[in-house]
Amino acid sequence: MRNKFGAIYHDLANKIIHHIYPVGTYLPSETQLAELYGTSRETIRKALAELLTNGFIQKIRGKGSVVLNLQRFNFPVSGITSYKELNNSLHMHSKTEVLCIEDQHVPLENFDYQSGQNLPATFVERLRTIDDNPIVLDRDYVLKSVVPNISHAVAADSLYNYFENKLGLIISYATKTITVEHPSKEVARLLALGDHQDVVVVRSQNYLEDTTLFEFTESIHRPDKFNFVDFARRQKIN
Amino acid sequence: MRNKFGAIYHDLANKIIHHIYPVGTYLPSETQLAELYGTSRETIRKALAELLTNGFIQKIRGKGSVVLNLQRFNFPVSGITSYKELNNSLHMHSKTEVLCIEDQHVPLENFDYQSGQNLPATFVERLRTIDDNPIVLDRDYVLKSVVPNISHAVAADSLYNYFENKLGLIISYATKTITVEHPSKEVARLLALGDHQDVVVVRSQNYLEDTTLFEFTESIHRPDKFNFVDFARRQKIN
DNA sequence: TAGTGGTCTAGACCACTAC
DNA sequence: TAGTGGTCTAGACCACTAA
Repeated sequence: MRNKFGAIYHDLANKIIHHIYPVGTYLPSETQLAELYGTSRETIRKALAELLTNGFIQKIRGKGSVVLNLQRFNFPVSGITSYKELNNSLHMHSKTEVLCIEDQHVPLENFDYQSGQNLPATFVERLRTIDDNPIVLDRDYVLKSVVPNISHAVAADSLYNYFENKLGLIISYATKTITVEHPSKEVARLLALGDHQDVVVVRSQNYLEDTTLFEFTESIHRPDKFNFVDFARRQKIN
Repeated sequence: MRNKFGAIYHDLANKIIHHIYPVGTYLPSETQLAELYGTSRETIRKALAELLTNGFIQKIRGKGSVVLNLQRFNFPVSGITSYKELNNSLHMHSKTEVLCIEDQHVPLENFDYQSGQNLPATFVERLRTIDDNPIVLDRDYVLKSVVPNISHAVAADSLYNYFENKLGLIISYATKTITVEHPSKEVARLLALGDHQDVVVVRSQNYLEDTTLFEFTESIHRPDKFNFVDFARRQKIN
């Protein structure tokens, strides 16, 4: 982390994770932290704001910042996260099988997306298994206009790692929807589903920092293996 | 909104919603906005940060803040939102039937919650229908330690409205999980489900500003009526 | 080069909490 | 009353984008 408040955020987050600041206790006050880190109070406040939105702390006026009891070590619904990262952070050992890489147009009707023209893309279909049990079928449509080619090796490893660390793409935001649907026979077979079992489909449109749309994603989950966890702050609707 | 940046946020958000700042165009620069609103740049930046996290704009270094094309007018997954509010903001006309209000202990095993003791609560069970089609079965366990009593009238209207505007509770954050499960016969009957149909269960633990746990919630959705939409910003996992 | 957003500072005043 | 977080200011320097 180059910027100060990022460094302070990570330092505090680590200290919370390792119980140096135990759950239920107060962090030092903002003025104290400013002195501790040799910085101004506003900079401390930016770090604390980050801890707040990520569920590490709760700020209470006139009192201080309490460390929360976060059991956030599951699948986050919010945030754009790739399977490889999830896998690493969850310390699960799993396999990815690449079923298909080929040129296709994005099936826009699936994504409820209005476009005057066809969007050429690389279609990547991958089956994720844990202990040989199929868990998720991932279908990615990566726009040719942004990423012309994708190799089998990259698909077997991590698309996001390739996009960010090799191509230097800066992935910024996404819109996601979660629905429950009847699977096709093909999908039911791949996920080893019984008759009458539905699947959970998470579809997303992913954008770069400069607002370029670069990828459509369809994640098809076995219903019994689907578990999303979210930390949410109260928001008023206007 | 009392604070300046909140007022500026709402003003800009409204102007974006009403296309005074059209999708794809740039907002005035931060320095210009500071002059426009007669405030400092940091205050403008707080308002813009809010617009950013809510998906109204994307900031691009060296260029400016672009207005995004948000189709966010669906069910948000993130954020704690009550049914009444959703209902109003979606302009749907629906009915809520109160099936049950009684004293119960929270079924902690359902919520994966560790506690040494039983938690006395008011159990409220409500069925939400649209055009006489059942959509959601909501089960609330409101802790007696925070809210001693709940009337039938309040349950038929809105618990959150009651909590926030009558009792002055400040609801702050929640942890949520989404799973797919087999319904009990009773639930299947209430939601008019066929055989073999699963339900989507959204469970949450809701907290007040002072970190007091005050409510457990179980929302049981018809799978075909379940559609959650989320706007997510890219987050690195450490 | 001029304009943009990103970061940071050192102060100020306020409302709230606790004693 | 002293300490806390919430807000706001008026500056500063930087990295990036575009012409």
